[in-house]
Amino acid sequence: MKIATWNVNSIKARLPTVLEVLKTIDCDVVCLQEIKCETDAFPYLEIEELGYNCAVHGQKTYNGVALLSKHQLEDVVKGLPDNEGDDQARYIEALVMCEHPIRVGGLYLPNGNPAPGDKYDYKLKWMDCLLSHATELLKQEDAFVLAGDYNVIPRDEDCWDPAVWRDDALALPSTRAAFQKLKWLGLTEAYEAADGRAHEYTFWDYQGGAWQKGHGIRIDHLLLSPQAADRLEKVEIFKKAREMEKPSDHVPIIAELTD
DNA sequence: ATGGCAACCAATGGTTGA
Repeated sequence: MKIATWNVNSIKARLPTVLEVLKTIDCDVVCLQEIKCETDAFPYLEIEELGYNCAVHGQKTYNGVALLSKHQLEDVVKGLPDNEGDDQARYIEALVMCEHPIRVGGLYLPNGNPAPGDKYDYKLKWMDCLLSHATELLKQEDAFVLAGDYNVIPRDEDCWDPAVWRDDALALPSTRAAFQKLKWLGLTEAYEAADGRAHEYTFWDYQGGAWQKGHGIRIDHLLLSPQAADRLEKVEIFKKAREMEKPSDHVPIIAELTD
């Protein structure tokens, strides 16, 4: 089965592009971030036509996440548990009822710039909350995937120029340390495990011809529980999405697991 | 010295993102 994550940067502004990409990558499960619409405004009909069930945690103007699945979705959770006071729609989770059911959490981790500051504090608090939730999920000893826009550049070789990103909230040592903590819990970063090549990216800024110059960063990730990691076959970054009409600044990253 | 690009809401400019 194939699980994808993709920050679409507004689903209303580029619905034809989104539908085209979804048809092409043909995944079982897709986690979408930055849908930038309220739950009721989600284009359910168009996406259901592609064979997907939709669970949506929307928000006006900013953020907003959705889970699309060709299998039944059960036990939908909106918002990161025990993150009281967080009014931003950044997390959605459900149990995907395929042959071997798998729990999937879709997340849009805060950017955190400028750092230091309130926004960076919010990012680190959010990461700590995600760590707690992952700890709880691991106790169940079942297959699960936490996929999304982590806004984390894990290694220097995951960006085109480390000097440019050194003091950025996406690459600061505290950010990388918080991401590393998730891995130390026992989660496997799918790209690193299945491929791991340097200078492969999932985001290119719209500005300054970043795509044409190859000035990207790898910030969209899938973290797998041990039971899911055992099933990992390959990972693909769907770069073609960045060449389409009205592209998102992110492209999908897809993990393929055995059924 | 600063914008660059894109989307949003609101309104012909300000905010946010990464």
